[in-house]
Formats: sequence, C-alpha cells, structure tokens
Amino acid sequence: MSTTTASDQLLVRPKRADARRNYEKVLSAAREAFLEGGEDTSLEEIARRAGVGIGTLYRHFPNRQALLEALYAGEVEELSRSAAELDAKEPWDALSLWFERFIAYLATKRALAGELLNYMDKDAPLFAASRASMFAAGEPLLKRAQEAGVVRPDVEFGEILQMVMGIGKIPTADPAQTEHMLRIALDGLRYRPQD
Amino acid sequence: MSTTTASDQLLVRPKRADARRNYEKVLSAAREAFLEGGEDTSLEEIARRAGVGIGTLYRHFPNRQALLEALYAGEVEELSRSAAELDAKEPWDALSLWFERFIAYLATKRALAGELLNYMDKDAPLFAASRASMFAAGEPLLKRAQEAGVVRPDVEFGEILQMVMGIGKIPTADPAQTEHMLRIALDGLRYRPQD
DNA sequence: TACGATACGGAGGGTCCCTCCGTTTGTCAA
DNA sequence: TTGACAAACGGAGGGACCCTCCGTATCGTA
Repeated sequence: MSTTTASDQLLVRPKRADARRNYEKVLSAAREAFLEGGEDTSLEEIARRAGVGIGTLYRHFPNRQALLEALYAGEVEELSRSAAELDAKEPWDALSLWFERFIAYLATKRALAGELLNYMDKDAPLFAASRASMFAAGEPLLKRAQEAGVVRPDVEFGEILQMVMGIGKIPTADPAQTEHMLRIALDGLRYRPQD
Repeated sequence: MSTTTASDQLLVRPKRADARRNYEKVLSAAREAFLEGGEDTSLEEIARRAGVGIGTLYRHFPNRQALLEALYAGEVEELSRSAAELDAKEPWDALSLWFERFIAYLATKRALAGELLNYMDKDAPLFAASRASMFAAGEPLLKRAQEAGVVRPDVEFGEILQMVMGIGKIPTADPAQTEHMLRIALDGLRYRPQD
C-alpha cells in the first residue's frame, strides 16, 4: 500500500484507458437506443450497439437501473440549474414555468422517463442524488411562492413533484394535453377555499 | 342505437364444465396472487396456484394483459355504478367524491392497477370497454358540475381521468399523501383566473 | 520486455412469456 | 351404456431477457 501518488487520486482511481472509452461508448449507445428505440431496449442490444460484450456493459453498470441512473444524472442536473435563471420572475411564474420545463423534459425523454419513474417506484434510494438535486432547485421556488401568498401553504414540494411526475408519466398522443393537465393541477396550488 | 341482444348469444358457446371451472379457478387464483403477492407474479405461479397447467391458463387468457383485463372488468363496472348514488349530492361534491373513490380503488389494488395502467399505455383498445364504462359514469358528473359553474369549462373528462390516474399510479408510502395530491389537483378544476 | 493488475467478452444459468401438440375428458347421439 | 369426437388439458420447449462467472486479452509500469 505504498501509494506515493498524488493525494487527490485517493478517491478517483485511475481507470484504464479502454475502460473509460467503453464506459462512454455504452452510455452514448444507451442514450441513442432509448431515444430512438423503445423504452424496453434490451441491454444486450445496447451492448451490441456500443460494440462491447455484455459482460463489459455489466462491469460498468451493475444492472439496468444503474445505467438509467447514469444517463439520467446529467440531465437532471441541467434541469435543476435552469431554476436559477427563474429567480427574476414573479414567484408564481417562476414556479409554474419550472414545472412546465420539467414536464417538457419528461415528454422529450418519454422512454427514459418511463423507465426511471418505474424504478423510482420501488427503489428510491438509488435516486437520492437526483431527488436531492430537484429539491435543491425547486423547493426554494415553492417557498418563495408560498411566502408571497400565491400558493397555498399546505403543500410540500415532494408532493408536487410526485404529482407532476404522475401527470408527466401518462402517455398521451397530444403533448398539449399533458401540458393542459399540468396547468390545471398547478392551478390547484393556488386555489383558495374563500367561501 | 343499440346492439342486437339476440346475436349476443351467438358469441357465447356452451363451454364444457371443466373449462368453466378452470376459468374461474385461474381468475380467482390471479386475483389472490396479485393482491397478496407482488404485481409481477408470473403466470406460471398463477397457474400453479389455480392447480392447472400453464397451457390451460393460456387457453382462457391469451396473454397476461387479457387476464388483467378480465380481473379488472368487474371492478370497474362496480366503480362506475357507484356514480349513480352520487346524483343526490352537490355537483362539486359528487364529482370529487367519485374521483376520490377511484383513487381509493387504485390504492387498494395497487398491484393490479399498476399493471393495468402499464398496459393501458401501449394498448388502449383492449380497454375500450372499461374506458367507456368510466366515461358513462363520470362524464355526466363533470358536465353537471360545469353547468353549475363550479368547474372550469375548459376541461374534458378524459383529461381529468388521465390526470387522476397519473396521480393514483404514483406509489407512496402514505396513502393520505396521494389523497392530498388528488384534492389539490381537483381544486385546480375550480380555479378561476379571476385574480 | 515482462509481468501483474485491470478489463474484456460471451457462454450459460435462471426466469418469464407464450406456443405447440400429444393426451385426456366431457358430451351426446345411438 | 357406450363409443366417438370435439373440446380442453398440461407441460415441454423456443425465444427473449437479465445477470454472473471466469478464462482470455490488454494496459500500464518497472
């Protein structure tokens, strides 16, 4: 254990060049396959597209879920970052716009999203990072809207997130319909039982 | 226009006694298995529980989907019928109560519902009957609420149904949370952009 | 160059859905 | 009651998929 190498290498083990290359090949083959093909593309098919053996695929991604998660991670982060630029807008607009983007994102990556949501169902811990990222980005928007009095105070961010995901997960021929449903559901956030 | 009742009998050929018996055995074994076990109980397991061969199961239900549909049909009808007794209530209460029952139903039969919704996604035609039944029961409730002015006029029943299904499909540790989300989403139905 | 660590790849085990077809059983006319 | 035949049964097995295991090839370094 005479690791005299640089200290920063302790966490990130230097992978072999071919390993790094194959990792990327699999990832991009998977992205491509999920986008164009069905959501149920087999891992064997993905390995073939990537030009690697199935064993190699599994070396990098211990199971289907892990591969999905790896694909997902980058996108979620991007989505989360996009919350920052909404700070300038009105509290309500910021919140609803962000969710609209989220839905739009789900729509684009329907196949991917479907799979992910499926796994999210039964094995949440794997998505802890992504979830945390979503919370970090979206929760402040909600809080701001609630403090501004434009959103009812009795809702939590997690609830809304799940609601929106549920709506987004529904496959519809017409994307506009999904957006319509989202808008209605979000309007529920500002309903006041004034009676 | 209505279907000729006489011709209906042409479709129902007298089945052999053992066939009828096995049909029921499979159906009840499936119901039991899906309720207690996971949603991914294999058809082989169901056949074993029913005490029939896998071939027999497939004779009666050409595929997994068909079995689910058969299980589902009865329940949906019951749910639909329950709309009738809501006529006496206030338009809004009737509508929201009915959807609450729907959600509750989905919660009870989570496994079943999950499977069904999955199949509904990609192969709607099979569910034409069930869908029609839901529409027949629920759409009048919506219309009534809209005419009474307690629900925004720019929504269609199909949309709401999908929205509710999406929310219902989300697995949550706490059923109360699902109900909360439903209530929020439904409140969106009566939001007025009156500001 | 030589050698150990690392990574590759695909055969194969286990599971599942569904089909096919030889065998069994219910039904009914004689 | 009996015999014959359509109807129904049951399970072996094909095909697809996920994932594991391990002998082989390759990389990086001394």
